Amino acid sequence: MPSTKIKGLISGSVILKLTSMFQPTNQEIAQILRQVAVSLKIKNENRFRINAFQRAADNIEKHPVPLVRLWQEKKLTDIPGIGQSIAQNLEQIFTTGQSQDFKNITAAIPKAVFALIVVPGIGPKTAHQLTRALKIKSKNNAITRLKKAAQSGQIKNISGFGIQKEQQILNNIKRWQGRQKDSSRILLYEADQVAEKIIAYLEQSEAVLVACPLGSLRRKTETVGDIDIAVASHNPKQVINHFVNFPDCKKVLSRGERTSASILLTNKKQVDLRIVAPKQMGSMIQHFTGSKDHNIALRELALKKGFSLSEYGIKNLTTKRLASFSKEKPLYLFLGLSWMPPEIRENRGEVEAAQRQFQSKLKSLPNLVEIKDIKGDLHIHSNFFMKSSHDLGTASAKEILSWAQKNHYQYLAFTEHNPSQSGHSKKEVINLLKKKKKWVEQINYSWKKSLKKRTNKLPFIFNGLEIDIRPDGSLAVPKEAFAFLDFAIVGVHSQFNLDKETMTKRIIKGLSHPKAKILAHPTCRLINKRPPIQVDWNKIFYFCQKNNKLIEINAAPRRLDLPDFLIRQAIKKKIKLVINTDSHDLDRLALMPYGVFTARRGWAQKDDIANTLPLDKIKKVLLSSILRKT
DNA sequence: GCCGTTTTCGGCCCGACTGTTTTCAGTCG
Repeated sequence: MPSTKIKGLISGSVILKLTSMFQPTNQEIAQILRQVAVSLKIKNENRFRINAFQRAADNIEKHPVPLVRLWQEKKLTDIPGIGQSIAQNLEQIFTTGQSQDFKNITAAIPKAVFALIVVPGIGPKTAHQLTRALKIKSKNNAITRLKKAAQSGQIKNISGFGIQKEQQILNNIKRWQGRQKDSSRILLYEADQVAEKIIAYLEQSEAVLVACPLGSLRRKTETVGDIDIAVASHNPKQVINHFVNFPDCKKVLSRGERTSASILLTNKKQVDLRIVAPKQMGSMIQHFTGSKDHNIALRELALKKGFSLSEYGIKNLTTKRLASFSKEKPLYLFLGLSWMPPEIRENRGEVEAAQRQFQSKLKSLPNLVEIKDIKGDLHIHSNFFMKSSHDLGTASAKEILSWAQKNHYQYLAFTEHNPSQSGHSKKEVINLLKKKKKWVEQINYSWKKSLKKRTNKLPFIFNGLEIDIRPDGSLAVPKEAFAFLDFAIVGVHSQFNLDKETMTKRIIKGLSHPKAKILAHPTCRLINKRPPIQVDWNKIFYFCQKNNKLIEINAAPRRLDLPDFLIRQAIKKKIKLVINTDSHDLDRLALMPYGVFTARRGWAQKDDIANTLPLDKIKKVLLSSILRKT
């Protein structure tokens, strides 16, 4: 469950006055609001007022649309937690670069406070006391100075501090500095790999009855902070002993007797273990799965019904009796809610939908798409030899077919990158694609034979191509070459920084070719590496809906593109999506579930995803331009 | 400061751990 701590992601780098042309990012605005919250906390202000700033900061930070745009559209107060007052101050920031109210609130607080607060265990009051006692004013060297003060024994003599606190501060600074060297959040896929290994290890212990992931790992968010694991057991001590002996454990960070332990792995990732009696497992995994906002919504609902919800169960506020839940579903039912999958627990309407469904028995929650619904993969790079514009695949057609057959796919598309422009003449490109067409036809001939035999049915192969959309919107193959393709999957592969209008026109023009059926990795983002391109999604969605174009959910762990929030918007506009792996080798074919997780987080149902269709129907979708001609 | 199926006032999510001020504030998830 994400932290509710007041400091959030304050880095100290944004101190009220913004330099970026009054167009601060959502994260920068969130930092300003957190600095306001920290200042109010130090001044012992009303805690609900402090929470209000904190909540606004959290919601702003995770809001997918830049706040500047919402301000221009006069929709700032659409964000939960932004009321008239905060909206007015934000308006001042957008127009003049700073807010007078916020400046007044933070004026008396040394800037060093905002720098120190990033260290675990140092909150607003501790930071304020330290900066005053040690006379640390500047934010630039605040942590270095604090570290030196701790090392030289100056902290233990400050009133309210002691030798243990001094040691704790020193340890936490060192740990924080260590973590800064790595990216703090890892890709979901990487976290899954670690979690699977640990769960398999935990299950070797007879004391472990059930082990499962928690938090963002269970909700399948695109990146994961710490890895949280839940265990049901009658013998927590034995479980903890087993856990801290995990072979990849570098250091035991903490170990309790009954409920929890934390370890640091050799790869510097932290794993937190929580243990509970089987009869309370349902409450515990519900609580620690989160999200924080989902849980708050649930607790508020519980309060209205006269109950108090916690990780231990649901307490009747009149009788004080605690009801325990070994499973999640009865817990939700107790609150008058239908159970919902973890992927949608973000307080984005799922609680209300679950309530409606429970009360009316009518379907309000989505029937999320599942991996078993997927009938094929329409974006695969084989090792068919072409000097292509980007990476070639490494797996042979035979290897890919064999994998797909084992996994009960009905169809595949080989979509190598288009032949490079510089490396070939127009005629050579056409000849290459002719050759590829023949190659695919030969494979499909054996598919037909296998149909006749009705044994070990092979998947049908579509002859596709992944084609660059050039900056001017043209497609990077000669127009005569399209005759040798079943369909094209088109995408941006260069010049990612065009302005929004140009980029939108570029993509729509690229998609306009009758054989361009799928928009590949639409935002072009690489998680933690490359930001998304600027596009007017409303226009793209409108175009795709009118012209029956499919939008890809690319399952590559660093892409997960379309992202979940855009999937939700696309579905509302009746866009059909397609989940592909974009595999360049055999192993990556197995990453389809990550596309499915992302689709589920965007509330996608089976009908929203084109590659849940059986072969005869997907043929109609992909080959429609051919069918129309014949 | 925000918010409303108790709507313009009066509420606002829950519990554990830590260390020191030894009864509870501060911090965290």
